[in-house]
Amino acid sequence: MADDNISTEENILNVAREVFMQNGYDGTSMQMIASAAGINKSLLHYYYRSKERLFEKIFSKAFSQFIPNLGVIFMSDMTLEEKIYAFTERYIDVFIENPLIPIFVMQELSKNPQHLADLVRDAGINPDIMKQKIIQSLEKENIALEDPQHFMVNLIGLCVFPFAARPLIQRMMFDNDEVAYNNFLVERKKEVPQLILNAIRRA
Amino acid sequence: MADDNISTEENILNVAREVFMQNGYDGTSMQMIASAAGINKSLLHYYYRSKERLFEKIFSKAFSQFIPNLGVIFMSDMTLEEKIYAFTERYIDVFIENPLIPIFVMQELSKNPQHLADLVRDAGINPDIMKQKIIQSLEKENIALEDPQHFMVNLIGLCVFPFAARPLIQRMMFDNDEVAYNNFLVERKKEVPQLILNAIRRA
DNA sequence: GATCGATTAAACCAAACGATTAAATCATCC
DNA sequence: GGATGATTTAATCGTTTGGTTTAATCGATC
Repeated sequence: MADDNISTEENILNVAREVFMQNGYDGTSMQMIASAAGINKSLLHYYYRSKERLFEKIFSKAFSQFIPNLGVIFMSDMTLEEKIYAFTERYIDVFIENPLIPIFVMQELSKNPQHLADLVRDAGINPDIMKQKIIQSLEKENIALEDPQHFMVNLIGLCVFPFAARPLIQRMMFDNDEVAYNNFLVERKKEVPQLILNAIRRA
Repeated sequence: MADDNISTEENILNVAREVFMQNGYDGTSMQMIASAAGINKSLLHYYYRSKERLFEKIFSKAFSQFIPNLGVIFMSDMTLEEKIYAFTERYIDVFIENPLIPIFVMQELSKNPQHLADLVRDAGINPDIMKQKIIQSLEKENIALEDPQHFMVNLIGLCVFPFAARPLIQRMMFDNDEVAYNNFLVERKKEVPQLILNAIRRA
């Protein structure tokens, strides 16, 4: 029973995750999740008391995956070039496996920005420390960033945007060819670091 | 009466635009729009037959604003540097005036990608021609892009992302300071072209 | 002052919503 | 094999949804 016990409860979470990510909180009904999971609607309330609590569990995890822990990578003893390549590769890989995370997280945060403070705290993220780590890491190589904020937004944005705008780009630039777009996404593991490194070395 | 007549119908559209953009299609009810516009719910159906038709009018316009007409700018007789600066400035200005467009369009397209073909056609956009214009424009300056697709995604993504992820970035990197973030957005009119131009000249 | 479109109010409809309840089933343990 | 707790079903609740209908009101035009 222990196996089925875990399996059922976790299966609900996995199915709910996909449905919520595809349709958002407002676009998802408990019936949709129940049907997709092949169970009764009451069972959803049995395991998770309400729609909000079920959603919160899923969103908080997706959120932690969306926020890259820049500090850890930038604190290592890699060279700057290695750090940027490592971050990009890992970050893009996360989204290749979970392509809906970017638009899902940004969508819900846009509608509910007031809960952000709690989420950041719960995810164990300290933005200021991350920021300092990056600046230190760059100064160690005698690279002074006039503005580390642009650096971070550039780096993250270049990774995230192709996933958030996927339907649009894939249709308009790739004739809706999924395989071609997947290749394109992999290519960006090299394209993004090159772009960023060129900019830093010029400055 | 003619004035009020137009004013009322357009006022509904303006109010509905804000409500839809803030809450998305599923997160918006006709009653919310009616209340926000200070009118009766029946009047909404009097002017626009259904929620879908009202939404479609708003979304198609927002969509056309989200798709930058790269072809027009890149066909002009400016230098490449001027073109990139011109595009970035104009594109970012559009979003400064309509900050919710990016997340709104990407959100609804993610949920409804099958309607994209019609939208592109209705907006009078021809992706292939745009693409050729950009390539020609670059070749004219003896700059051969190994991959114009990365160039376009980089350029657009660097402009769009700070708006789509605004609540997150503003909170985590700017202590939720709106004014500081607005300044940051204006700064990107120079930051983005510098990044792109460095990358091109290195290749 | 009659006519016409704009506007409002109120009531209503069927469907879907989140949520709860009570009862039935099932596996497991003593 | 009966007791216990986990799981599942079905029925139901009150509310909200998009949408419709009907009747009344208002303002301007002719």
